[in-house]
Amino acid sequence: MSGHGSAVDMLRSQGYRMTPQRLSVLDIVASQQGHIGVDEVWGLARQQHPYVDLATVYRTLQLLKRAGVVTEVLIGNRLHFEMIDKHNPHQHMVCSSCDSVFTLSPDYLAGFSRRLVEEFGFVPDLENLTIGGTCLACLQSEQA
Amino acid sequence: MSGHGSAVDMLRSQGYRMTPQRLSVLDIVASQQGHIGVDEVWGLARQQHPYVDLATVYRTLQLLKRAGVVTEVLIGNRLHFEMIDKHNPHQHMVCSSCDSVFTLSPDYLAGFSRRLVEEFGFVPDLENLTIGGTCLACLQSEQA
DNA sequence: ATTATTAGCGCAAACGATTGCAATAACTAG
DNA sequence: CTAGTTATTGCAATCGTTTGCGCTAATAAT
Repeated sequence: MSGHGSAVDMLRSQGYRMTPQRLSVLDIVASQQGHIGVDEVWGLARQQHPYVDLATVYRTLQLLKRAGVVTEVLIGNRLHFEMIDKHNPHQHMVCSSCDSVFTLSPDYLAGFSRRLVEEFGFVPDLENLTIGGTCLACLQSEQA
Repeated sequence: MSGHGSAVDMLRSQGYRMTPQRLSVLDIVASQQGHIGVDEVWGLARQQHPYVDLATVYRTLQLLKRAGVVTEVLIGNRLHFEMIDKHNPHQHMVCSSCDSVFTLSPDYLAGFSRRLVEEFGFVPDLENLTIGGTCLACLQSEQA
């Protein structure tokens, strides 16, 4: 266990059944210190159980996202997931050229977010926001 | 033609062959006054040609995106495309609950973008940035 | 015009991800 | 502890999108 017991309790109190498959997926994502791809989650989950279906992994990850336990990051054409740490919130920047991921302090978008709420009543999902673009290294190797 | 002749010239000068299929797709997106889904582009393209393959529509739309002629907006689980109008640049906000799309003045993110470039050398692709979240109407009907 | 080059096409298969469904297992109440 | 209920699972089919591959047709040179 990696200190995510509170998430288990929270999910259970919301009526979710904590099956071995779900506990396994949660444990795998929580034991990672960063984002992890679905394939990798599946691979690790299969080591713990005779069989876990890929669909169950996907369903569980979406469930955890909906419950606010993990964030989703699209890297290339693959979904990755990461535990939400209230003590270290951040956004992600992904380079569309090399798929590098950079984290960004929420300070950068706090004002922007507030304006959207105040002026439009639109509450942005910053937790799952990914900013696409091109990183420094790729920009430099590009201008050849 | 809808005043996108310059795009055709630009693409041709970049070595792209302007086939009837491509001209058709470009014409369809350009004649729209907003974003249009891939299915709809395909449907309209098939009216103009005996047969246009869906893969060709996808390939052409990605080509136009790469060339900076159109922007991509993910609405629900479907890609939509929209002509880039230099005189009316904007970002998109999409409500993940009802799939409504709102446009946003680039003023809101200009400072943020500048900071990313200055501090990280990361150039965000604001043209294709979509801000997910929940709109006012959905927030209100949610708190029932 | 004719030809040579090669980018783009239709087609079909594959991709990552989601969903419908019958069987199963986690919870609840007694 | 047992029985009942229903959420979750494995499975398979399907979703929207992308890709590999020969054939075709758009361009450039003659």
